[in-house]
Amino acid sequence: MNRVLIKNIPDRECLNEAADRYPAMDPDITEVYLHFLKVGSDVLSEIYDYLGQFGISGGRMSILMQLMKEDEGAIAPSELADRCGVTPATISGLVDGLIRTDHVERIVDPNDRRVQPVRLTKTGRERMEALLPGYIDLINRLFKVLNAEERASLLLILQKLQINLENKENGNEA
Amino acid sequence: MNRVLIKNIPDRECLNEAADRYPAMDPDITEVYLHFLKVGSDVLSEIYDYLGQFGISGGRMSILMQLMKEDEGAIAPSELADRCGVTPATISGLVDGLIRTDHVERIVDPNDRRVQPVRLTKTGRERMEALLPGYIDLINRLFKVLNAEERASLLLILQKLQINLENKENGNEA
DNA sequence: AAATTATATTATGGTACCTAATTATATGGC
DNA sequence: GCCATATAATTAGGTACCATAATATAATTT
Repeated sequence: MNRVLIKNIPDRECLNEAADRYPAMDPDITEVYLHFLKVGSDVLSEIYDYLGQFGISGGRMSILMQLMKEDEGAIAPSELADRCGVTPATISGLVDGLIRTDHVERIVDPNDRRVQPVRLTKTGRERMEALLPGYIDLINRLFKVLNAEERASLLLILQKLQINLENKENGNEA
Repeated sequence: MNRVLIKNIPDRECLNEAADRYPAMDPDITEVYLHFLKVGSDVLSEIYDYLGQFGISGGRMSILMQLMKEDEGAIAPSELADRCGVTPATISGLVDGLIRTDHVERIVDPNDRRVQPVRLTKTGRERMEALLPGYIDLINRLFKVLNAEERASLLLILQKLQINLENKENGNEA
């Protein structure tokens, strides 16, 4: 599941010591960074634990969520790869798994026979409908500890971080 | 690397539609949740990209960081497993990899010959010293986009989330 | 000394990714 | 219509992370 592999974040004293050894290190920033990774990792663990009870892994869930959104019914593997941010080869493997468990099926695209769009089976849709309420409840339990103001504040901060990340990707100027 | 596999977070309209179908779903909470996972995933990607340039994976970095902290020098595998929150078997594999690349070595524990404490080699320590300044710079670049107030606010929010997560783990009352 | 407990490793297996090679199909000159 | 090229998807092969179960070894308890 690739967790962060740090169960206990170093205390302030330890961070301050490290900052003494590495002048560029800011203990405040490092502390936020470590907590951020840890909480993210723990939230993911909760999510994966829940989904695991239904035999659904993270990667498979991503595909199933995309397919649930679609009223059209089917999505091409390349489109799934694009939306999920992975290679088509990865989608192939995930879809194979979902076919083995009868969640999805490959159909024929009459317009382009290279494409084998993927869609939910009846069983797959039923299982998703069974799984989603608990999924929603879990997310609520995890985040309802924050009040509306805190959630708004967090969202703003996340958006700032996101924009910064995107600039790094594209710009890449020194 | 186990990313979140959602490149584009659904817009508000899409979230509102979903909330219509699933009464328990709160679009605000869901939006924060999705952004949180996405930013966490992207931050991790940046980190792993950087470490990858040095041939260091996430799991290996966790062990190396623990060993860097230790002035004593060596840590037992069981202790590493405990600190990292994984099984001893996982540590065995990671340590094997680090030994192959001459980052760490297993030594003899005179007090308990079952234990084979792990410590940095000279080479391993040198490589870590070479890698850390860039690692610190990267973290700074990612988080310096937040001012001190925002960082403090984020830290507080993360701590709230963390406490909530820990209660779920232990308590587990309905 | 024998039984139990503790430590670590190995064996085995699943999931999530990737790149490169391959196969099948479309398409755009010519 | 035909060939070169481009595109879609899969397969092959590889790395990493992580778990459980079985095993070997050493320590401890009785």
